[in-house]
Amino acid sequence: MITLTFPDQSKRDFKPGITGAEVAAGISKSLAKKAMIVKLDGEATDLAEPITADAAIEIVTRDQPDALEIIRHDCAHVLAEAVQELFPGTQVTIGPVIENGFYYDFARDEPFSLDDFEAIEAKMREIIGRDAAFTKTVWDREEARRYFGEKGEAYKVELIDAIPEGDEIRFYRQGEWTDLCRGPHGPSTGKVGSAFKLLKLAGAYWRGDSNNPMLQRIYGTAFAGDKDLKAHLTMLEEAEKRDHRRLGREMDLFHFQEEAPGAVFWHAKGWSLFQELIAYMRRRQHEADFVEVNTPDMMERTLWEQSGHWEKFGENMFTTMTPDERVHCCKPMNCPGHVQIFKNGLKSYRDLPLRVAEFGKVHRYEPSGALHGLMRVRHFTQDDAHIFCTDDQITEECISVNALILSIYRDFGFEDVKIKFSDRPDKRVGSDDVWDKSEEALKLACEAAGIDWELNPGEGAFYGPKLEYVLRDAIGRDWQCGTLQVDFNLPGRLGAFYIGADGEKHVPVMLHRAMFGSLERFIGILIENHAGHLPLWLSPVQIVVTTITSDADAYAASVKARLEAAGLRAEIDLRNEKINYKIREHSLAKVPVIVVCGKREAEEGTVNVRRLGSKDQVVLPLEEAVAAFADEAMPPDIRRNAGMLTA
RNA sequence: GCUGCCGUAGCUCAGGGGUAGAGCACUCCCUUGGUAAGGGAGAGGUCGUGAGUUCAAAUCUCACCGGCAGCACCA
Repeated sequence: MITLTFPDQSKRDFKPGITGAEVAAGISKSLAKKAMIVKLDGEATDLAEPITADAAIEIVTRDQPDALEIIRHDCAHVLAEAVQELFPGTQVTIGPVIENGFYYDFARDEPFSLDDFEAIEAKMREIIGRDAAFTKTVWDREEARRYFGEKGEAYKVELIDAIPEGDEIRFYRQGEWTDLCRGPHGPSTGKVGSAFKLLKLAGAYWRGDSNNPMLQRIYGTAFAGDKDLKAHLTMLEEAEKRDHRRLGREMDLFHFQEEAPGAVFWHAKGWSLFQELIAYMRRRQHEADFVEVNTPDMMERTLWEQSGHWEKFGENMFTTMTPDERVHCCKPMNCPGHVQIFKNGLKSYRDLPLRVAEFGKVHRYEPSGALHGLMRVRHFTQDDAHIFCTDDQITEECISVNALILSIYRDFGFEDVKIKFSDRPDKRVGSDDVWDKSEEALKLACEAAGIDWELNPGEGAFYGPKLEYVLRDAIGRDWQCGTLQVDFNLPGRLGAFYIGADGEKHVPVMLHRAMFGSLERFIGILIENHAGHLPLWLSPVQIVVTTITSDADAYAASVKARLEAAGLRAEIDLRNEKINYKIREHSLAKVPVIVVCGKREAEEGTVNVRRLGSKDQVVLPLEEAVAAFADEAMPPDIRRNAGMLTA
C-alpha cells in the first residue's frame, strides 16, 4: 500500500499504481470531470500516470490557477496539430507556455498570414471538439529519431539528439497526432475549452540563435473561461492606450521623424519633464557625495581602442571623418571620459572613493529592429557615474548605490523592482582570475545589501559583472533601467592609478552605475506607469487657469501670476470657447489641475478646482489653493528633507 | 540585422490603373456659454523616396527609407 496525503492533511492508503484520475474519481464525479493534472509532492503529473510511492497529492482542477499553464500547453499542441492538418509539409519545432499565453514555432517556406488565423482557430476548435485523450509514451531514442526522420521533421530530430543520455524521451499523442514533449498534459484536447485566441505572428530564430534559420512563430493565449480571455484582451487594449509613443504625441511631449531614426525631438513640455528629472537626480547625487562633471561628446578612436569598446562595439559606433583625417567617435559610453578625469592629476588613496557623475548623452548605432519609442533609442542621456575606489571599499559603495537606486524608484512609485545578476560573457576582456574576483566582490556586496537577485548567465558587460534593475512597461515588457557594475579591467587598460598608503601605485576599482539608466527610457516607463497622469511635481503643465466668459479674464490672469509666483507651472486659457470644450481639451492633454475662474470666483477671490480624473469641483480661497498646490508639487526628496528639519 | 505586416491631410482612417475622400484638429465669422466636443464657412495632400511596367501609376513590380509586432542585439 502507498499513503497519499491530501491538501487538508488527511491520509488515505491506495494500491500502488493507482492513477490520479482514479483517485479523483474515488472522491467525486465532478472532481474527476474537472481534474486537469495531479500534483505529487508539488510536482505536476499526468492524471493517467501510475502513482507508485507515498506522496502529498493534490488534484488540480481546470479552474485553478495552476491549471492555466496546462490549458495553454495543451492549446499549443492543438495549434500545432491544426497547422499541420491545414498546411501539410510544415515542420513543428517547439511550443512552450509563456507569461500570458503560449507560442509555437513552425518551419514552412510559405509565410503564414494573419488571414490564416481564422481557419487555424476553426481547425483548433474542431480538434478540441474531438476530445482526443493525451496519452504519454516513452520511446527509445532510435525509434524516436526514426519516427520524426521519416516524417521529415528535422528540427524534432535535432531536439531528440539534444536530450541528455539517460533522460526519458516522452511523446504525447492526441488522436492521430504525436509530439515530442516533456509534459505534463491534461486528460484530453476537449479540456482546452473555447477561451483561446491566436494573437500575433512573428519570426524567431531556431534555438534563439541568429545564425540559425528563422522560423515562424504563432503566439496565442488561452484561459479557463471566456470571461478571463475577454478581460485579458481588454487589458491589452487598455495597455495600448497608455503606450508612451501615443501619449507622447497626445501630451505634446516629443516626436520622432525619419531623418533621425532613434533620436528624440523633445518638445517644450517633454523637456520640462526631462529637466525636472535631472534636477531631482542632481539633488540625490549631491546628497550621496557624487561630483558632477562633463566630458567630450567625441573623442578619438584610439581611446576607444584602448578601452576595448572599439573591438567589441566599433560596428555600433557613430564615427566622423574630420579634415585632419583622425577618426573621432561619438561617445557610446561615459566611462573612458571619466577615467581621463581621474587620471588628470595624481590621485591619492585619500581621494577615494571618488564618485564622478555626468548626465552624458551617448550615441549607439542600435540595430534598426531594436528601436522602440523612447525605450530603445540611438541617442540617449544616461545619469551615469563611476566610483573609483579600493578593493576594500567595493562592498560599502555597492550597498549605498543599491539603497539609493531603490529609494529613487520608490519616489517614482516603483516598488516592485527585479534585480538581475549578469556574470561573465563569452566575449570579454580580462583574465578569469580577475573575473572570479569581480563576480565574488559583487556577490558579496549583494549579500551584504540583502539583495534578492536572479541570475542572468553570461549577460555581463565585457569588462565586468553587473546588476540590472528592471522595470516593467504597460504591457508587461521588462526594461533594464538602473545598473551597477564592478570593473577590475578598464581602469588598468586606460592607465588609471592612485598612490596608496604604501607609497606605491595601485589600479583603482571602478564601479559603473546608472540609476534612471537612460532618461529617455525612464520617461517612457513613467508615462506608461501613470498612463500619462503624472504626479503634480513632474507634470509639465501643472495647472491651467481658464474662464467661463471674458468677464473674469483679468482675475484669471492674476490667479495665474499668483500660481507662478509660488513656483508652479501654470498656463492660462482665455479662448472664447465654452467651458465644456476647454475642460475636455485640457483633460485630454492630461493637465492635472484645472482652475476655473468665473464671475463668482472673481468677486469672492476664490478658485474653482477640478482635478484630472474626477468630475468634482472644489471652491477654495485663492491663497489656500496656492498653498495646497505648492505643497503637493514639492518633489518627494525635498519633502522628505523638509520633514527631517521640522521633526 | 532577420521574419512578417504597414506607409494616403497635423491625428484616426476609407479608397484604389483614368491625375484624391471623411471625421477630428487648423484658419476666419457668429456665439459670452458654470465643468469632457455650440454653429457656419474656408484652407490643407506631387498618396514615404527613386526607378520600372503602362497611352495612363497613389493604385501593379523592384529597390531604398521609415514605422509596427516578434526574434537576435543592448557597452
